[in-house]
Amino acid sequence: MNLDSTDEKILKNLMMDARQSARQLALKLGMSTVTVLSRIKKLEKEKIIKGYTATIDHEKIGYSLTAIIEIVAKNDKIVDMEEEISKFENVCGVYDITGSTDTIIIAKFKERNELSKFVKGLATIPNVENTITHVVLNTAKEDFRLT
Amino acid sequence: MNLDSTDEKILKNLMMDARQSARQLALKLGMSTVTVLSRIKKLEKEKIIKGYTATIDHEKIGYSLTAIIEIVAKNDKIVDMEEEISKFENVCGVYDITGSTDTIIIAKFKERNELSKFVKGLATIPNVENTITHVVLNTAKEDFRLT
DNA sequence: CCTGAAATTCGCACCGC
DNA sequence: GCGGTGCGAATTTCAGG
Repeated sequence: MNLDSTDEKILKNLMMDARQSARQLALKLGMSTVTVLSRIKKLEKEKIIKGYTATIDHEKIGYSLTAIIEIVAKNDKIVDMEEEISKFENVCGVYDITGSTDTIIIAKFKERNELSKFVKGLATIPNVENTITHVVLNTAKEDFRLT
Repeated sequence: MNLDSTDEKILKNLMMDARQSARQLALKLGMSTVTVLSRIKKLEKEKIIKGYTATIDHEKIGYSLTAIIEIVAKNDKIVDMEEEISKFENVCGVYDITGSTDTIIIAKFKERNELSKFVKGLATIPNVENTITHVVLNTAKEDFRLT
């Protein structure tokens, strides 16, 4: 599916502020409410818009610890392993990558010992051969909106 | 600032669907519209809610290539370097980490040669000593909502 | 923190371009 | 396919308790 410039403008605006009405958006973009609304519906239907979420300041609600963990797998059923890891609520990202390790994950925790428990828990998952944990000292950017 | 269970419920629900009215939310949670609305306003004011965004299917709009890039820095002014890197629109995450490399970044691209150009561009940034690029073969999870 | 009513705003359908 | 108008419904806001 390809988007025209109208779709792109709408997407861009909804990424900046998902809580604005079709009317407001139409006003801003200089087109009719109907057009904006029907485009949004179309984008939702085609699952280009997957949903709308509030962006939370993780640190302010207590998630002060971010970790990036590399995983070396025993060489079969990596997909199953990744699915298993994805189930954890602390886990924000799970990527299957090229290079010397197989999988890299990003996870967030409130306490140091939660991270500790988590890493120990990883070792019990089938196919996890080895893990390398990196603690994030500073997050310079974390914004998955793409314009 | 600490949240009570009402705040948490509201946050959780807004993370699931940012485009629902305070009234709907109040109905679901069994409290009044006014209460919900004033809590939301409070959470916005305290910047616990940083904003509201539409979640987009990156692959469907053409970002089919994700890369994770490790960076080794010359050992001063890492912060400046990270700020510089954060400016790129393709860059979704920039993390300062412990371990053998200094910084790890996540970036998304539409084309293979965009990635290529990007990595070459990195080398020209002051303080970038060396980069290691991992191509993401599969994204098992990418969801930075924390309950 | 809730109730209730006022005032605003919204979404959608209809119609014309 | 896009835009304008209008109406019923839904939403926020403002009182008072």
